[in-house]
Amino acid sequence: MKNSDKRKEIMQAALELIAEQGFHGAPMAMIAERAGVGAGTIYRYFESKDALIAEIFSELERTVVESLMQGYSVDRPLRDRFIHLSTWIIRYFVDHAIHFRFIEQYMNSPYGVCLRRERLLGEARDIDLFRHLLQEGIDRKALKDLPLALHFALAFGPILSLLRDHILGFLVLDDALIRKAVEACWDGVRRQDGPG
Amino acid sequence: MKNSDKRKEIMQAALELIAEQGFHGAPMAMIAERAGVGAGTIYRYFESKDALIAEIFSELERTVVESLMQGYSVDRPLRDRFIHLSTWIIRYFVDHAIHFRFIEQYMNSPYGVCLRRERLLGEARDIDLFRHLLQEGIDRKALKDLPLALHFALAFGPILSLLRDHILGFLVLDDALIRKAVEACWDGVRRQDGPG
DNA sequence: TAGATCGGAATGAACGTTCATTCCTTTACA
DNA sequence: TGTAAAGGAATGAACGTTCATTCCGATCTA
Repeated sequence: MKNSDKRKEIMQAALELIAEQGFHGAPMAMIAERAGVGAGTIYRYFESKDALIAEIFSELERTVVESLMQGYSVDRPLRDRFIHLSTWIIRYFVDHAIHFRFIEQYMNSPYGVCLRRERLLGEARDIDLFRHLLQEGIDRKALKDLPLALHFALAFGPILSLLRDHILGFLVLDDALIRKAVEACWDGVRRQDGPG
Repeated sequence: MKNSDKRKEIMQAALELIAEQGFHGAPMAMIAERAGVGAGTIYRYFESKDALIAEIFSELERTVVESLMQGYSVDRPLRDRFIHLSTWIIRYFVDHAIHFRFIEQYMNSPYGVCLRRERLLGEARDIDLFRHLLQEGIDRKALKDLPLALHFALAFGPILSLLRDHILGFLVLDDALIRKAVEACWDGVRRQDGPG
């Protein structure tokens, strides 16, 4: 096994275990076993468990954003972009449930809270497609006159809840349902004076 | 100190510590210290840490539902009831941030997942005000023709996101903002063919 | 080429720490 | 004085991390 393979094996094993069982259910010894390496070996590649987890998260974030960027066009009307982006976020996590579960675990841990604070209060970065989209909608008065954070909650809140429900098996998110859900989210954020 | 006082002290201490620090940051010794009792004493009142936590949750649930029941009238129009209930849920947790944080911790732990499964898939109970409300709206075609679970996500998802943001200090949920938020949620679930 | 030598990667038993829980002594009260 | 409550040190299990040792492929030497 090559070095980089071993590194990836460790990250994959940790990702799966943490997603399935939470941070508690993923001791280093178990991660090592699933990765097919010795417990000590992990420390040749990662300084600590925290560092391992942080690295998994950061790689995950890169992967997700990359995937969402594909097929996203700034030229389409605002509504189309909103529908498209929301749809693809849901589709991505339906197809990669493990990623969603890991990110949720991470975000509900002490690491994640600091991160969220930085993200929402800090400057917008190129990656924040959704944030730019909502801000543009507010500026152009296509969306309701509400603070950005509230629009985030209105658009993202239902998506998170839905994905949770889907992954726990409470409902099945097929394409038809995703479409209806995303359009309902749009109804939540858009101005109601005209139709659509 | 009376027996029942000691019991309450222990529950209150555990509630606060878990809400503030998560389950990790609340070892039994620390709970005991904050409650002003010995570590062993806790076990005179609760079989185990799990039992203590479960009991806190269950009492919390009772308290919250009781508070929400007040002033809820089945006679008002559907929209009014939706607005009223959502508003009070938000107000309650803005005023009792500790309760919200504890419930979030609990729901994101192994305990909580099983619970959610039972709740959403099981029979509706009297307590599930929101669930009855949404179901009635679906039946009477005031709400969009969507599965109950989706309506839940549309109505509850933003509320959860908002409360999280508020408690972390990302925004301030005053009455004006709560009103706008709740009305936007209504736009998400209601049928769009007529106004309001 | 065969064998010796080397160096870094890999290992997993051992360590120290943390924690829930137990146990035994002390205290309070009737 | 006898019984129940309270206390907190003791216990043992689980965990992250370390480190002395092993392993293995590359390199050197005769």
